[in-house]
Amino acid sequence: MDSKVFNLKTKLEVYKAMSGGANFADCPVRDVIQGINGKWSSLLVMALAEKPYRFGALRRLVPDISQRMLTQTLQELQRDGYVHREVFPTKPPSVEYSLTDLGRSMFVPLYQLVQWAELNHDAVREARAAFDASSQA
Amino acid sequence: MDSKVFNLKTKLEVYKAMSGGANFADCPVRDVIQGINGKWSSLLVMALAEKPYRFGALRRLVPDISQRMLTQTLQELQRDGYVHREVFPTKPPSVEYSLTDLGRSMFVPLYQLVQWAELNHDAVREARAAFDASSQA
DNA sequence: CAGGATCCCTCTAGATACTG
DNA sequence: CAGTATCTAGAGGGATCCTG
Repeated sequence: MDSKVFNLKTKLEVYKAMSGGANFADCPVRDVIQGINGKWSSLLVMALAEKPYRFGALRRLVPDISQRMLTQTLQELQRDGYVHREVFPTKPPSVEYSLTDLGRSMFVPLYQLVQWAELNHDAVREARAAFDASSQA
Repeated sequence: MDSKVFNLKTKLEVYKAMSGGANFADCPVRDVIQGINGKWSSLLVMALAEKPYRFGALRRLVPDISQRMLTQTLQELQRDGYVHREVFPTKPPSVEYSLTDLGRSMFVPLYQLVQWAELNHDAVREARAAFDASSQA
């Protein structure tokens, strides 16, 4: 491993940025991370990074999300400014979701993480298997 | 926003990588992401990226985590191969937690995301305020 | 010191049914 | 079509007590 990456900042500063220094629970960084941390949030952002989707299309794209969670997660993403919601006055009405500039900006580091996961999921699976094997002994 | 970043791959491929194609729920990428997704996981990885810590030191570093959640999250991180747990046979025993190579590797993209959050939390806060203001009208 | 075990509660998330 | 409303199971998470 290259260790230069850890010197981008003093490492304690890195942690303090995330812990919020004095007021931990109110740390803005943790606050923002939490918004992306949901079970479906990052998945929907990845989907919308491709192109705008309508509600029903998103449902079909993510078959194992419940309609409730889809609505809720999209609202949270919209509230945090990642997703734009546009209603078209058709009959019956159609609603299109798309990433905002902020959402596209957030997608960049998120995509890095997903790429990492794609490259390293074998290592993680092996680690789990090894851990489970040795812990039952 | 620079849109070149979205052409690293076909964007549908990006989503498919995360959705797992046919078998969505078993997608390895989603599986790995879930492991980092916990409320405390990323925070502890950030802390351990600075230097190894002992159990009690981590508790003091993250005052608002319960001892139960600290134990549990560290175990998960150890199981996934991000964290190494070393017991020193002192009296009373001391246990040191440190990042593995895999953990340090994962820290790289994670840190990118934290940096993004640090730079953009104002925009997120403003988006929330605007959303809340217009939704109560 | 570093946890394991237990109890309890909240809040999430899923299923189902209904509406503009 | 795109949601809201309601109910409920289960995970997340806190407090307390106990142990090697």
